[in-house]
Amino acid sequence: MQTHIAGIESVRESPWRASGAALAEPAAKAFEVKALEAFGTVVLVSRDHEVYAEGGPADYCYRVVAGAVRTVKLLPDGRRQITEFYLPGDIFGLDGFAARYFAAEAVADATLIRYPRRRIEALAEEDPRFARRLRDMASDSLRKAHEQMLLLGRKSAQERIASFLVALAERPRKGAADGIELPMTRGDIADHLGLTLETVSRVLNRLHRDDVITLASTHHIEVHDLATLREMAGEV
Amino acid sequence: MQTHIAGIESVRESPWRASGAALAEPAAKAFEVKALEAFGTVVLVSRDHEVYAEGGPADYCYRVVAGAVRTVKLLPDGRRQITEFYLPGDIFGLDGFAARYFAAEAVADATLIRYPRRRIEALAEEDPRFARRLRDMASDSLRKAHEQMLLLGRKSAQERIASFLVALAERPRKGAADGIELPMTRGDIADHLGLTLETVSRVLNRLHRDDVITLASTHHIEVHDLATLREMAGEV
DNA sequence: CGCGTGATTGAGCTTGGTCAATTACGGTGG
DNA sequence: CCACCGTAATTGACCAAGCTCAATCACGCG
Repeated sequence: MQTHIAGIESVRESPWRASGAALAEPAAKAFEVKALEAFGTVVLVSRDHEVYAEGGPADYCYRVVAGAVRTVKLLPDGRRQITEFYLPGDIFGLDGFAARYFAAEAVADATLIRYPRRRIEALAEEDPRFARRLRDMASDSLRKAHEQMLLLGRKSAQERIASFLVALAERPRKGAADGIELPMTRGDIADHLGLTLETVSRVLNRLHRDDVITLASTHHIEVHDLATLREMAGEV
Repeated sequence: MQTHIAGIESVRESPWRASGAALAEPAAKAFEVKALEAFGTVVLVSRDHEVYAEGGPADYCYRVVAGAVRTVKLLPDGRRQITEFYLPGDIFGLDGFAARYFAAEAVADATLIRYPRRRIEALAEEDPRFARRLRDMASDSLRKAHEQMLLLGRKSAQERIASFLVALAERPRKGAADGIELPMTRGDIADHLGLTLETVSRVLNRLHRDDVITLASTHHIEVHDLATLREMAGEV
């Protein structure tokens, strides 16, 4: 298997071709357009390396094939907010026309397809359905952002963790029904939910003790009682 | 002068026409297209009444002419997050295609221009510059949302207040250089910054005591030391 | 001038953060 | 296959920022 070397590495044997339904998650549907796929390039990014930097040029957008990506905003003293995680099937990097508003980094070794924004813009101009799809995606990012603001501004630690787990559990996945993969560390989760890693650990273990979830291994959780978890999330 | 009656009241003597540069704020420029202006309708919404409800149809978008608007997300037990404030010149309501992701309410008696989304879509399809403008606005909403997530997830109470005041002070305004109007209550500010109204009050009064600002009246603040305020905001 | 809403101020309290040990996991090499 | 090692996770004891509850205070409007 190909190893992930430091930083970004473009694989030259592109264009890349979709290998069947396994990779075709709903959010990615819009990108299964022949005209665009021809311009997709496979990119490998190793864990904790940048896909792009805050303030850099916004020339490409990406689709996650494998691994996971986080978008990050930093304060000068190092405090960090992870604004979003992107898992296989997700598209990111469509935001920010002139320059990137935030950095994107690989949470775990990631395989991405990179598309030139120019091509996307061009395609959007000639295909209104595709343009519409793009706007829907932008709209959905904004919905998630507002949801997250509610979480960060008004929910308790337990409600935040529960909301996070419910969101993950509700993602369409290929594998087992109640098994969730957590490719990120406790620290990443903390920086996404506005908590400390100790609090994340404590709440997860409390949920385990209360038989709502099982901590099968550090990066694998099983949800026993999704209904209870939903209640705990505070949205009723 | 026309009084604001309960709820939304459409004024029939539209189409409305821009009354010169006073109302032409930067963000609104894209909407100064003759083809669109012809479809603008003046709408008056009185304080604390809804412009539109969460989950409702997303048929219109709006430009604020006077007053102020907040977008609101609620938890079932009444906890509230104000995701954004819209002041004169701002556009809102472009988000959410099928249904509204959040409610919009008047913070103070508001005068709005309402545009049918259908017309906007149509215009975007025939004028790529306008379409681009729309995407820029969407992009900017997302930038603000991520900025707010950083604030809510990682900043202290004082940093939140300072950030909020700096953002207001940096808005292009017509009036005095260092005078800021706060059309919203302390409770509104609290629900925007993820604090309680008591904390907002305490921090504002501390900033006053420390001579960084002057609380001229409840809804009017003067910024003496914008540099200090920027430092306090934590972004350096 | 009086009244009601919104703002201020104060006194405790709670949640989640901080600091500090362990403990466990996962990847590597023998 | 197993021992080892560095990183990540867990757990505990204590602490503090900001919340809650409660009592004035004051502004704006009739």
